Amino acid sequence: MLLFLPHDALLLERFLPYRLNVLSHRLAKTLARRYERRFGITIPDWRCLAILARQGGLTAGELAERTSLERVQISRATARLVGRELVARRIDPSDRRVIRLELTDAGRTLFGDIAEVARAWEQELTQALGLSERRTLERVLDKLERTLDRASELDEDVS
Amino acid sequence: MLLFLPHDALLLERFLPYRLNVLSHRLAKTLARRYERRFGITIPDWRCLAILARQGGLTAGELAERTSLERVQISRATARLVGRELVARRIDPSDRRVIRLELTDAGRTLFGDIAEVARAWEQELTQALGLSERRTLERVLDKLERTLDRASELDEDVS
DNA sequence: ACCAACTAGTTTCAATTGAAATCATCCTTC
DNA sequence: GAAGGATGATTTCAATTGAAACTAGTTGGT
Repeated sequence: MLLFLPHDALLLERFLPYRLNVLSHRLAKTLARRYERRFGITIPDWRCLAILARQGGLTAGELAERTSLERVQISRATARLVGRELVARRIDPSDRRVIRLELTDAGRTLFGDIAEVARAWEQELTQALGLSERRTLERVLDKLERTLDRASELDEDVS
Repeated sequence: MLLFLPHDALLLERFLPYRLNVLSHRLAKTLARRYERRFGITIPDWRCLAILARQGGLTAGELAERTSLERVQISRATARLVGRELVARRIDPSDRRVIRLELTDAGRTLFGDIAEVARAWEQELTQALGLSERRTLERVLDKLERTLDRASELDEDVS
Protein backbone atom coordinates (compact mmCIF):
# COMPACT_ATOMS: atom_id res chain seq x y z
CA MET A 1 0.00 0.00 0.00
CA LEU A 2 1.24 3.40 -0.94
CA LEU A 3 0.75 6.12 1.54
CA PHE A 4 2.09 9.01 -0.45
CA LEU A 5 0.76 8.24 -3.88
CA PRO A 6 -2.73 6.86 -4.05
CA HIS A 7 -2.87 4.98 -7.33
CA ASP A 8 -5.90 6.76 -8.73
CA ALA A 9 -4.20 10.13 -9.00
CA LEU A 10 -0.74 11.43 -8.38
CA LEU A 11 -1.10 14.06 -5.70
CA LEU A 12 1.90 16.33 -5.97
CA GLU A 13 1.39 17.76 -2.51
CA ARG A 14 1.76 14.33 -0.96
CA PHE A 15 4.67 13.16 -3.09
CA LEU A 16 7.56 12.70 -0.71
CA PRO A 17 10.42 14.09 -2.81
CA TYR A 18 8.31 17.15 -3.54
CA ARG A 19 7.48 17.74 0.09
CA LEU A 20 11.06 17.32 1.23
CA ASN A 21 12.26 19.63 -1.49
CA VAL A 22 9.79 22.40 -0.65
CA LEU A 23 10.44 22.13 3.06
CA SER A 24 14.19 22.08 2.70
CA HIS A 25 14.15 24.98 0.27
CA ARG A 26 12.14 27.16 2.61
CA LEU A 27 14.31 26.15 5.53
CA ALA A 28 17.50 26.95 3.64
CA LYS A 29 16.18 30.34 2.58
CA THR A 30 15.16 31.28 6.09
CA LEU A 31 18.45 30.16 7.56
CA ALA A 32 20.52 31.78 4.84
CA ARG A 33 18.81 35.09 5.49
CA ARG A 34 19.45 34.88 9.22
CA TYR A 35 23.11 33.92 8.86
CA GLU A 36 23.69 36.54 6.22
CA ARG A 37 22.09 39.31 8.23
CA ARG A 38 23.78 38.66 11.51
CA PHE A 39 27.13 37.25 10.49
CA GLY A 40 27.64 37.99 6.81
CA ILE A 41 28.04 34.30 6.15
CA THR A 42 26.64 31.89 3.58
CA ILE A 43 25.48 28.35 4.18
CA PRO A 44 28.59 26.75 2.63
CA ASP A 45 30.69 29.02 4.87
CA TRP A 46 28.77 27.99 7.91
CA ARG A 47 29.08 24.30 7.13
CA CYS A 48 32.84 24.64 6.80
CA LEU A 49 33.05 26.47 10.10
CA ALA A 50 30.94 23.83 11.81
CA ILE A 51 33.17 21.01 10.66
CA LEU A 52 36.43 22.85 11.36
CA ALA A 53 35.19 23.84 14.81
CA ARG A 54 35.05 20.20 15.73
CA GLN A 55 38.24 19.13 14.02
CA GLY A 56 40.97 21.33 12.59
CA GLY A 57 43.73 20.45 10.16
CA LEU A 58 41.40 18.99 7.55
CA THR A 59 42.04 19.17 3.82
CA ALA A 60 39.60 20.69 1.33
CA GLY A 61 38.68 17.21 0.15
CA GLU A 62 37.89 16.05 3.67
CA LEU A 63 35.80 19.16 4.19
CA ALA A 64 33.89 18.44 1.00
CA GLU A 65 33.02 14.95 2.21
CA ARG A 66 31.93 16.06 5.64
CA THR A 67 29.90 19.07 4.53
CA SER A 68 28.26 17.29 1.57
CA LEU A 69 29.40 20.16 -0.62
CA GLU A 70 31.12 20.07 -3.99
CA ARG A 71 34.84 20.69 -3.96
CA VAL A 72 34.36 23.88 -5.89
CA GLN A 73 32.10 25.26 -3.18
CA ILE A 74 34.67 24.39 -0.54
CA SER A 75 37.25 26.25 -2.54
CA ARG A 76 35.06 29.35 -2.69
CA ALA A 77 33.91 29.14 0.93
CA THR A 78 37.42 28.77 2.29
CA ALA A 79 38.63 31.62 0.09
CA ARG A 80 36.00 33.86 1.67
CA LEU A 81 36.76 32.64 5.19
CA VAL A 82 40.51 32.99 4.79
CA GLY A 83 39.91 36.49 3.40
CA ARG A 84 38.09 37.39 6.59
CA GLU A 85 40.77 35.69 8.68
CA LEU A 86 38.29 33.27 10.19
CA VAL A 87 40.18 30.30 8.79
CA ALA A 88 43.91 29.77 8.33
CA ARG A 89 45.46 27.75 5.51
CA ARG A 90 48.72 25.98 5.81
CA ILE A 91 50.40 23.89 3.18
CA ASP A 92 51.15 20.36 4.27
CA PRO A 93 54.95 20.05 4.11
CA SER A 94 54.80 16.33 3.42
CA ASP A 95 52.61 16.83 0.32
CA ARG A 96 52.63 20.33 -1.03
CA ARG A 97 49.42 19.90 -3.01
CA VAL A 98 47.50 19.53 0.23
CA ILE A 99 46.22 22.52 2.18
CA ARG A 100 45.25 22.03 5.77
CA LEU A 101 42.60 24.30 7.21
CA GLU A 102 41.74 25.37 10.71
CA LEU A 103 39.79 28.05 12.52
CA THR A 104 41.56 31.14 13.76
CA ASP A 105 40.62 32.49 17.17
CA ALA A 106 38.30 34.96 15.46
CA GLY A 107 36.73 32.06 13.56
CA ARG A 108 36.21 30.11 16.72
CA THR A 109 34.59 33.10 18.42
CA LEU A 110 32.31 33.86 15.51
CA PHE A 111 31.29 30.24 15.21
CA GLY A 112 30.34 30.20 18.88
CA ASP A 113 27.81 32.95 18.16
CA ILE A 114 26.50 31.29 15.04
CA ALA A 115 26.11 27.96 16.76
CA GLU A 116 23.98 29.60 19.39
CA VAL A 117 21.65 31.01 16.76
CA ALA A 118 21.54 27.67 14.97
CA ARG A 119 20.68 25.86 18.15
CA ALA A 120 17.93 28.33 19.00
CA TRP A 121 16.55 28.01 15.52
CA GLU A 122 16.45 24.24 15.63
CA GLN A 123 14.81 24.46 19.03
CA GLU A 124 12.16 26.78 17.57
CA LEU A 125 11.64 24.52 14.60
CA THR A 126 11.26 21.23 16.44
CA GLN A 127 9.35 22.60 19.40
CA ALA A 128 6.11 21.22 18.05
CA LEU A 129 7.50 17.69 17.77
CA GLY A 130 7.27 15.15 20.54
CA LEU A 131 10.30 13.14 21.57
CA SER A 132 9.15 10.00 19.80
CA GLU A 133 8.42 11.98 16.67
CA ARG A 134 11.94 13.33 16.71
CA ARG A 135 13.41 9.91 17.12
CA THR A 136 11.28 8.49 14.34
CA LEU A 137 12.24 11.39 12.11
CA GLU A 138 15.93 10.68 12.65
CA ARG A 139 15.46 6.99 11.97
CA VAL A 140 13.45 7.70 8.83
CA LEU A 141 16.04 10.12 7.51
CA ASP A 142 18.73 7.50 8.09
CA LYS A 143 16.74 4.91 6.20
CA LEU A 144 16.00 7.22 3.30
CA GLU A 145 19.67 8.11 3.01
CA ARG A 146 20.70 4.49 2.95
CA THR A 147 18.08 3.67 0.33
CA LEU A 148 19.34 6.53 -1.76
CA ASP A 149 22.91 5.28 -1.41
CA ARG A 150 21.90 1.94 -2.84
CA ALA A 151 19.75 3.46 -5.59
CA SER A 152 22.42 5.84 -6.79
CA GLU A 153 24.99 3.06 -6.99
CA LEU A 154 22.71 1.33 -9.46
CA ASP A 155 22.04 4.55 -11.37
CA GLU A 156 25.72 5.33 -11.82
CA ASP A 157 26.20 2.10 -13.73
CA VAL A 158 23.66 3.13 -16.31
CA SER A 159 25.15 6.55 -16.98
CA MET B 1 16.17 18.38 25.72
CA LEU B 2 17.61 18.77 22.27
CA LEU B 3 17.89 15.67 20.22
CA PHE B 4 19.59 17.13 17.19
CA LEU B 5 22.04 19.50 18.77
CA PRO B 6 23.70 18.32 21.94
CA HIS B 7 24.78 21.48 23.68
CA ASP B 8 28.44 20.60 24.08
CA ALA B 9 29.15 20.62 20.34
CA LEU B 10 27.19 21.45 17.25
CA LEU B 11 27.18 18.32 15.17
CA LEU B 12 26.51 19.33 11.60
CA GLU B 13 25.56 15.84 10.55
CA ARG B 14 22.72 15.79 13.05
CA PHE B 15 21.48 19.31 12.42
CA LEU B 16 18.00 18.96 11.00
CA PRO B 17 18.05 21.68 8.32
CA TYR B 18 21.36 20.28 7.09
CA ARG B 19 20.10 16.73 6.91
CA LEU B 20 16.92 17.71 5.11
CA ASN B 21 18.85 19.83 2.68
CA VAL B 22 21.35 17.08 1.81
CA LEU B 23 18.64 14.47 1.46
CA SER B 24 16.39 16.62 -0.65
CA HIS B 25 19.26 17.73 -2.85
CA ARG B 26 20.29 14.16 -3.59
CA LEU B 27 16.69 13.17 -4.17
CA ALA B 28 16.12 16.05 -6.58
CA LYS B 29 19.26 15.25 -8.52
CA THR B 30 18.37 11.59 -8.86
CA LEU B 31 14.82 12.35 -9.92
CA ALA B 32 15.86 15.12 -12.30
CA ARG B 33 18.22 12.74 -14.05
CA ARG B 34 15.57 10.09 -14.42
CA TYR B 35 12.92 12.46 -15.74
CA GLU B 36 15.36 14.11 -18.06
CA ARG B 37 16.63 10.85 -19.50
CA ARG B 38 13.32 9.23 -20.10
CA PHE B 39 11.03 12.13 -20.85
CA GLY B 40 13.20 15.16 -21.56
CA ILE B 41 11.48 16.99 -18.76
CA THR B 42 12.69 19.13 -15.86
CA ILE B 43 11.32 19.13 -12.35
CA PRO B 44 9.40 22.41 -12.76
CA ASP B 45 7.88 20.95 -15.94
CA TRP B 46 6.84 17.83 -14.13
CA ARG B 47 5.28 19.72 -11.27
CA CYS B 48 3.20 21.76 -13.69
CA LEU B 49 2.05 18.62 -15.47
CA ALA B 50 1.14 16.97 -12.19
CA ILE B 51 -1.05 19.87 -11.13
CA LEU B 52 -2.64 20.36 -14.54
CA ALA B 53 -3.36 16.64 -14.80
CA ARG B 54 -5.60 16.94 -11.81
CA GLN B 55 -7.20 20.24 -12.68
CA GLY B 56 -7.05 22.09 -15.97
CA GLY B 57 -7.84 25.70 -16.74
CA LEU B 58 -5.56 27.11 -14.09
CA THR B 59 -3.73 30.39 -14.43
CA ALA B 60 0.04 30.77 -14.12
CA GLY B 61 -0.41 32.31 -10.70
CA GLU B 62 -2.51 29.42 -9.48
CA LEU B 63 0.09 27.01 -10.83
CA ALA B 64 2.83 28.87 -8.96
CA GLU B 65 0.95 28.50 -5.69
CA ARG B 66 0.23 24.84 -6.13
CA THR B 67 3.67 23.83 -7.35
CA SER B 68 5.56 25.96 -4.81
CA LEU B 69 7.50 27.44 -7.70
CA GLU B 70 8.29 31.05 -8.46
CA ARG B 71 6.14 32.68 -11.10
CA VAL B 72 9.13 33.06 -13.34
CA GLN B 73 9.74 29.33 -13.30
CA ILE B 74 6.13 28.69 -14.19
CA SER B 75 6.50 31.03 -17.11
CA ARG B 76 9.54 29.17 -18.34
CA ALA B 77 8.15 25.70 -17.69
CA THR B 78 4.88 26.43 -19.50
CA ALA B 79 6.76 27.98 -22.41
CA ARG B 80 8.68 24.69 -22.80
CA LEU B 81 5.56 22.59 -22.41
CA VAL B 82 3.53 24.66 -24.84
CA GLY B 83 6.44 24.45 -27.28
CA ARG B 84 6.24 20.67 -27.11
CA GLU B 85 2.45 20.80 -27.37
CA LEU B 86 1.99 19.08 -24.04
CA VAL B 87 0.10 22.05 -22.66
CA ALA B 88 -2.32 24.43 -24.33
CA ARG B 89 -2.67 28.11 -23.46
CA ARG B 90 -5.83 30.00 -23.94
CA ILE B 91 -6.44 33.61 -23.09
CA ASP B 92 -9.29 34.13 -20.70
CA PRO B 93 -11.84 36.19 -22.69
CA SER B 94 -13.20 37.82 -19.53
CA ASP B 95 -9.76 39.11 -18.54
CA ARG B 96 -7.22 39.16 -21.31
CA ARG B 97 -4.23 39.37 -18.97
CA VAL B 98 -5.03 35.90 -17.71
CA ILE B 99 -3.82 32.79 -19.50
CA ARG B 100 -5.51 29.53 -18.70
CA LEU B 101 -3.50 26.36 -19.08
CA GLU B 102 -4.44 22.76 -19.64
CA LEU B 103 -2.93 19.51 -20.78
CA THR B 104 -3.25 18.44 -24.37
CA ASP B 105 -3.94 14.80 -25.10
CA ALA B 106 -0.24 14.30 -25.68
CA GLY B 107 0.45 15.93 -22.35
CA ARG B 108 -2.01 13.69 -20.59
CA THR B 109 -0.47 10.61 -22.17
CA LEU B 110 3.08 11.62 -21.33
CA PHE B 111 2.13 12.45 -17.80
CA GLY B 112 0.62 9.02 -17.38
CA ASP B 113 4.01 7.51 -18.13
CA ILE B 114 5.86 9.92 -15.89
CA ALA B 115 3.47 9.33 -13.02
CA GLU B 116 4.14 5.63 -13.24
CA VAL B 117 7.88 6.19 -12.93
CA ALA B 118 7.32 8.60 -10.06
CA ARG B 119 5.15 6.13 -8.24
CA ALA B 120 7.66 3.33 -8.71
CA TRP B 121 10.41 5.59 -7.47
CA GLU B 122 8.53 6.58 -4.36
CA GLN B 123 7.75 2.94 -3.76
CA GLU B 124 11.44 2.11 -4.04
CA LEU B 125 12.38 4.96 -1.74
CA THR B 126 9.94 4.24 1.04
CA GLN B 127 10.14 0.48 0.88
CA ALA B 128 12.33 0.39 3.96
CA LEU B 129 9.82 2.37 6.03
CA GLY B 130 7.11 0.77 8.08
CA LEU B 131 3.55 2.03 7.92
CA SER B 132 3.75 3.85 11.22
CA GLU B 133 7.02 5.44 10.21
CA ARG B 134 5.40 6.75 7.07
CA ARG B 135 2.50 8.18 8.97
CA THR B 136 4.78 9.80 11.52
CA LEU B 137 6.89 11.23 8.71
CA GLU B 138 3.84 12.83 7.14
CA ARG B 139 2.72 14.27 10.43
CA VAL B 140 6.18 15.61 11.19
CA LEU B 141 6.47 17.24 7.78
CA ASP B 142 3.09 18.90 8.34
CA LYS B 143 4.19 20.23 11.70
CA LEU B 144 7.49 21.52 10.39
CA GLU B 145 5.72 23.31 7.57
CA ARG B 146 3.31 24.96 9.92
CA THR B 147 6.10 26.03 12.25
CA LEU B 148 7.91 27.51 9.29
CA ASP B 149 4.77 29.36 8.23
CA ARG B 150 4.59 31.04 11.60
CA ALA B 151 8.32 31.74 11.75
CA SER B 152 8.48 33.33 8.33
CA GLU B 153 5.54 35.59 9.09
CA LEU B 154 7.56 37.01 11.96
CA ASP B 155 10.70 37.25 9.83
CA GLU B 156 8.96 39.20 7.09
CA ASP B 157 8.12 41.97 9.52
CA VAL B 158 11.77 42.49 10.36
CA SER B 159 12.92 42.73 6.75
C1' DA C 1 66.36 10.02 -13.30
C1' DC C 2 62.57 10.43 -16.37
C1' DC C 3 57.85 10.21 -18.01
C1' DA C 4 53.02 8.91 -17.64
C1' DA C 5 49.34 8.65 -14.80
C1' DC C 6 47.30 10.33 -10.84
C1' DT C 7 45.62 13.51 -7.11
C1' DA C 8 44.58 18.12 -4.59
C1' DG C 9 42.83 22.34 -5.37
C1' DT C 10 41.35 26.27 -8.38
C1' DT C 11 39.46 28.52 -12.36
C1' DT C 12 36.49 28.94 -16.25
C1' DC C 13 32.37 28.90 -18.55
C1' DA C 14 27.76 27.76 -19.68
C1' DA C 15 23.33 26.87 -17.46
C1' DT C 16 20.09 27.95 -13.85
C1' DT C 17 18.11 30.89 -10.59
C1' DG C 18 15.26 34.68 -8.76
C1' DA C 19 14.66 39.74 -7.85
C1' DA C 20 13.43 43.59 -10.14
C1' DA C 21 11.92 45.91 -14.28
C1' DT C 22 8.70 45.69 -17.96
C1' DC C 23 4.55 44.96 -20.71
C1' DA C 24 -0.23 44.42 -21.18
C1' DT C 25 -4.65 44.65 -19.46
C1' DC C 26 -8.02 45.78 -16.12
C1' DC C 27 -10.34 48.50 -12.51
C1' DT C 28 -11.21 52.85 -10.07
C1' DT C 29 -12.08 57.47 -9.44
C1' DC C 30 -12.72 61.82 -10.93
C1' DG D 1 -13.64 58.72 -20.81
C1' DA D 2 -8.91 59.90 -19.30
C1' DA D 3 -5.40 59.15 -15.42
C1' DG D 4 -3.50 56.50 -11.83
C1' DG D 5 -3.07 52.58 -9.67
C1' DA D 6 -3.48 47.54 -9.44
C1' DT D 7 -2.68 42.86 -11.30
C1' DG D 8 -1.18 38.77 -14.51
C1' DA D 9 2.53 37.33 -17.03
C1' DT D 10 7.09 37.80 -19.20
C1' DT D 11 11.71 39.51 -19.74
C1' DT D 12 16.12 41.10 -18.15
C1' DC D 13 20.09 40.95 -15.61
C1' DA D 14 23.19 39.91 -11.99
C1' DA D 15 24.39 36.19 -8.82
C1' DT D 16 24.94 31.30 -8.00
C1' DT D 17 25.84 26.78 -9.43
C1' DG D 18 28.51 22.76 -10.99
C1' DA D 19 30.84 20.22 -14.82
C1' DA D 20 34.89 20.27 -17.14
C1' DA D 21 39.38 22.22 -17.98
C1' DC D 22 43.36 23.55 -15.82
C1' DT D 23 47.56 24.08 -12.59
C1' DA D 24 50.67 22.33 -9.36
C1' DG D 25 52.61 18.66 -7.16
C1' DT D 26 53.26 13.54 -6.37
C1' DT D 27 53.85 8.66 -7.31
C1' DG D 28 55.08 4.47 -9.69
C1' DG D 29 57.09 2.11 -13.53
C1' DT D 30 60.95 1.62 -16.47
